[in-house]
Amino acid sequence: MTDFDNFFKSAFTVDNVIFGFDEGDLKVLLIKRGEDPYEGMWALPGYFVDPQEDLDSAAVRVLEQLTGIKDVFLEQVHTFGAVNRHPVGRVITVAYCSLIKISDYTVQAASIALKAKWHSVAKVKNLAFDHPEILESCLKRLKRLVRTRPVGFELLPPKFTLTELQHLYEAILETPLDKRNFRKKILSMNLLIDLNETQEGVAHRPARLYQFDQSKYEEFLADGFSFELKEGKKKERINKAGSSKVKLQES
Amino acid sequence: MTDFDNFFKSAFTVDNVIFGFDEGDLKVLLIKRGEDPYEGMWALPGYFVDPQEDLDSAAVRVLEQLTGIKDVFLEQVHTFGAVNRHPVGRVITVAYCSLIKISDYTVQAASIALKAKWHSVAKVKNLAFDHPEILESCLKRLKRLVRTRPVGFELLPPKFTLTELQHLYEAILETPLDKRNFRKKILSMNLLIDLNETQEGVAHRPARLYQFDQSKYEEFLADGFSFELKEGKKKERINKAGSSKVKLQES
DNA sequence: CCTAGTAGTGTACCTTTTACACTAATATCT
DNA sequence: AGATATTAGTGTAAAAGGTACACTACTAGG
Repeated sequence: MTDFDNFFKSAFTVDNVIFGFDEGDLKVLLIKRGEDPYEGMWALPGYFVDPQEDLDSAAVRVLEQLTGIKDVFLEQVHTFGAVNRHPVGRVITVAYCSLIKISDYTVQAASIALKAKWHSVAKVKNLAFDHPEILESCLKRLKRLVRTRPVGFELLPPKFTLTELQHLYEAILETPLDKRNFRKKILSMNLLIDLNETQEGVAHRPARLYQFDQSKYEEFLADGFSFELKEGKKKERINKAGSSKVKLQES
Repeated sequence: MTDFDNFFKSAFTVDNVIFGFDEGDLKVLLIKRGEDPYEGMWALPGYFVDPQEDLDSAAVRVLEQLTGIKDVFLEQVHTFGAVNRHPVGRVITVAYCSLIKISDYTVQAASIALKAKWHSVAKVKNLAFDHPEILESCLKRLKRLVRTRPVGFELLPPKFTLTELQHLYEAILETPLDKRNFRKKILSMNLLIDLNETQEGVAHRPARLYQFDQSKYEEFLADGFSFELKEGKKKERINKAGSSKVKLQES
């Protein structure tokens, strides 16, 4: 048997791509680095995984220390381990994607949290390390997620209008959707509870408010259900200037 | 700045779930362990990642040492890092899924390769480590893959019949498919080249042979194409006895 | 009461999916 | 040579789902 000591010299981290939605825009929570390497640059929140800590727990911890939020959508996406991705040594990182309601977010006391700021995903650039690649992979995952599972609701406040929901989908998928078809499809899934309330304080016809029906969703899941949304064919896709900001990577 | 030495004491491995298809059955290549821990048990092929080696390279290396095959479908699936998953220390593993043509496989000289054997996926049980969970996650990925990308061809010999292709899909998806609808759908994708040849030496009407059209596929990809297959609704799903062999895990 | 601005709604057309059963071609056996 | 066994190969009608599209309804504010 060979000597394995050689192999026990690496470290691993979790990096968390925390998505939010605000002002019609998909956002990501970034940290301004206060130390080398990459001092002064924006980076994804992440930290070393403790020797006595599972990967998922570490991701939950990073999220909570930063936002005070637990129990939200959080999913492992991909692991990045290029030899020289970290200047300090061999560090591989497991990327997680989480979805939170920005309204639930409160700045935490932890020093790290003081340096956090929401950024429009479309405008992000020059992240530290290989974080552009990581962000891109999570964005790609998010696009798939919203088409196959009703996770969009995780990003909205508990009560929302159909137009808000549509804008969320349009922002994530970077494509316009037909209003009538979108509503027909969403409502036909029976995953929304009509609250019989309307918006207040808007200078136009107020929209009805809806709530996501978690229990209905769980019924569907048990049944082998697949949530799917297709975009319009006729209208052209939105192609934001900033969409080439990061390289594409493996699916 | 804290002292990070503490964190540089873990190791990581790649484990490779190598799928093949033979005799109408989905197979996976396993290694009989010749040493502790888990001596005598079957395990997924895998090894420590060298300090100077990228993750993907390590997966390619493991595959090649074992099968002599390079340049096949290989994709990272998920990373497993439970604290006590490995008795020797903190070892996290990155799981890869690869698809090969069993006909291309030749036993390699490497001592590890001599202990390798193909197993019917449906009958696998009692794998070492957390490999049951890893296998299950790759199987789940494979099911999604064959529905969204024409990767099924990776598992068949260069020339195949439509019936063979259908059986492959049925084995992976564990559902019967309608012959006429399957053919209609597959042929309408224009991804097959009709070789104008037929089977020989079969005691029944010989089937036409087809070949996968790689260049057509690349055209489609560039165009934002999505390959999709749906199962029949009426006929019941196949429910193999062994299908509960391993726990389900996160997508 | 007029204006501005978003909410909300129905229908016709087209495409895709589904269900379903018989004939065709070959090897083998007698 | 003919019968048998076995898999290959084929079309259609009905249903479901997706797509395109334009007007009225409601509210606040001037």
